[in-house]
Amino acid sequence: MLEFAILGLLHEAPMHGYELRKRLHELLGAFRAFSYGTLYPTLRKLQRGGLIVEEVPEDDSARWGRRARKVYKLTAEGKERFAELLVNAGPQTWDDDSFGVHLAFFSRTPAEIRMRILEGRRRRVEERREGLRTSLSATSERIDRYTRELHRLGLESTEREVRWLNELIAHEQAEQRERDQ
Amino acid sequence: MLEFAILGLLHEAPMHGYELRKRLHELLGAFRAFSYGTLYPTLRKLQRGGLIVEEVPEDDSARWGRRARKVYKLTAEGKERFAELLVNAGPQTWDDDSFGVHLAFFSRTPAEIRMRILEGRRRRVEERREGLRTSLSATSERIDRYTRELHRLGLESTEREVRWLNELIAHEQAEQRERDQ
DNA sequence: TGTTCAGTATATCGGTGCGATACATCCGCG
DNA sequence: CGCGGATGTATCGCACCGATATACTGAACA
Repeated sequence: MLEFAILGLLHEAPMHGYELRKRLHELLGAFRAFSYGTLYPTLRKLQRGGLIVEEVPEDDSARWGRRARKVYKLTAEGKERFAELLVNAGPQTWDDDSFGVHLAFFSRTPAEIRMRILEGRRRRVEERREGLRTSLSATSERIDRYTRELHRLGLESTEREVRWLNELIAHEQAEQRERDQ
Repeated sequence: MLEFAILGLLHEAPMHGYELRKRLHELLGAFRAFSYGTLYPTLRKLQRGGLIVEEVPEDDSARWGRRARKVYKLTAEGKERFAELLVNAGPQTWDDDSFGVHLAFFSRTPAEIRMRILEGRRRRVEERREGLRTSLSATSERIDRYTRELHRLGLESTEREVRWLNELIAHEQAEQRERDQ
């Protein structure tokens, strides 16, 4: 997931770790965080795989004190890999974690794939909603007031997300019609 | 987190792994899942720590074919440990993951601690809300339509959660007043 | 001038939890 | 009789988090 996000962000411009993390936060706003404890090892892994290259700027202007400031740049293989991941819409794509990240790169995702992701996500959220509806209607004695409140909040939020997804899907369809006519 | 949940559930009755997982799902309804890949190793760990004991029933009625069906039971140390965890309301308690689990055991949590958790969670969600408000009002060109939609959904859901928390807090205060008078 | 503090920056480590997979049994339905 | 779906235990590799350590910069303030 983080691998995908890094590759996507480096399309904008070469960046160093700290910058990458800030952009990640901006982009995902509260949906996903990614700590340095994940970021730096992933950068290392990407580097080993030849998907990015590290450049320590030699000129003083780009340097920052005596401390090295490693700038990462996409390679051709990295761009290729990102393009693959972009159109790869499977069941894990509908997960809470992945969905937000994929959405953040939607403007670079083909319309057809966007639709698949949106509809898959909707199916997923609807399943969760039905589970919560069932648990709330079954007036079991095993479930106390607080748990019921928790489920109520969950139900509301899944309902809201389904509505939100419907709007996005409708918008996609309208755009599709425009392109067709 | 899972350790806390297992200890809490075993207060209801001794259970085996599969049962534990089902109850966990019922209780947390979509907020947290816990796979077997976590459950069984945690059970093992709890056992090593002397917080639970394993009992393989000898009589045929409780057996299940020739296959062992291990039933886990709380020890005195386990009960003690749960009581400690119950009143332990720190910053990690306000996290998405922990909050749901703590709420599920709220009826066994002292009123004072319930209040601390609810208020801490509210602070946490309000911070997130402010971050999203800022990002949405800053009409940056770096943020595309889809990302903005993602933030809009996030803002709506944090706003909703704050209202929900306010209701719970008001209810707690009303109960407190009743107890006092 | 000195100091202090928030922000910028890289890095590691232990621990939690997930997803896939394997394996075995039980029971109801056709 | 067989077969699928629920019940049940278990492991392995992987992703990620939170705490922590280290170090430099620039602006505020005394």
